[in-house]
Amino acid sequence: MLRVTKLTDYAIVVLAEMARQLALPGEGDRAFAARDISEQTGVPQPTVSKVLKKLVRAALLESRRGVNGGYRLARPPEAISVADVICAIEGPIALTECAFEEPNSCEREGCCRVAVNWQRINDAVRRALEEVTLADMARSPDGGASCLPGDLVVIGETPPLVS
Amino acid sequence: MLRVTKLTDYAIVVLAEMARQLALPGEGDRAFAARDISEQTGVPQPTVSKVLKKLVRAALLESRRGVNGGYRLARPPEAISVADVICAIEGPIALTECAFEEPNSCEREGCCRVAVNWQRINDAVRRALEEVTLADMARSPDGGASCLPGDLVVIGETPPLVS
DNA sequence: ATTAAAGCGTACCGCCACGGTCCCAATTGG
DNA sequence: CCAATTGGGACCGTGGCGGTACGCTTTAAT
Repeated sequence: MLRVTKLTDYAIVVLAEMARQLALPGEGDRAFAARDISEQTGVPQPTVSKVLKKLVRAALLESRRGVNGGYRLARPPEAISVADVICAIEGPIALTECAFEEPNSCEREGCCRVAVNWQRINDAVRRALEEVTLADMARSPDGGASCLPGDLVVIGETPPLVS
Repeated sequence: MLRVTKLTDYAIVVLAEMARQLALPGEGDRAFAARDISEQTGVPQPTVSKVLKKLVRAALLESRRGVNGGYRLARPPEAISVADVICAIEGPIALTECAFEEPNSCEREGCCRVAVNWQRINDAVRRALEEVTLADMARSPDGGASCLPGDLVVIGETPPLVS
């Protein structure tokens, strides 16, 4: 349910890696080359570039071309939230879109009324995503849990759904 | 960002309509025919059927065939949350999937550590979605706001993203 | 028994977004 | 001038979404 795209997932991984290295002693605010980040995260380099470019357009990163160029965080890691990253990659898309083609499809009731309630749900979800920053994602709480391939972060009890 | 599928949106609309009619005086626990719900919500009837069938499989609805058959809520509207509906339609998919093909892609750090943090985000989002019930979605807080076609429930400030 | 009203299952199909790759232009420093 | 970088597109395969259709089963009324 309610999954973010792979690109967004990559963006979090990439940014968390940058934040993690910045937290190391003596690393003031260095710039990161896309190639290096690719090697450090295992994400293929063209994909890393695509992600980073989107983050620049959303003003979460600053870039500099040429020799010794690279990407650097526009703000400190504590000031960049997961919600920021999701918005940067996936755009201002909402939980629901109430845009129907024919104006008569939304006839009397239903859609409009629930839309008002969706707004509150959106707010609650957004608040939850805004409270987690890159700094939080960078530190591993317990010191390195194993990452088995096929691991899933599952929401809710698994229903008996087969479809 | 973070949108639910149209089918899920339809499911909420359909269920909210059922809950709304059940709240009317004298409507104990009647059954609803897919055809009637389609007319009342404007959602095409085959789509309504598809949604209702999924809800039956998830045990949110009960169905009865034959003349005077139909669908009825398995639980009172206050006991069915938006999270239940999302899980019913979209299945137990998570915000992120940490399943990479090659086991060496998740080399040293990054993915695994952020996965632990994603778990907490998932919990927060799930809690927000569990707190809103069908009964909440059924009542319109202000008594019928207009539903302009093209209306969007937008999360966050719209970024300067064009892609 | 017949008939009509409903749901059930499943298969089909078009479309669009995801996501992965590549190419070349624009910068910048040595 | 050359090498190292990012920037901006274009391209394309795949898969899931979502919309439709067809036929079967169950139930109640006559």
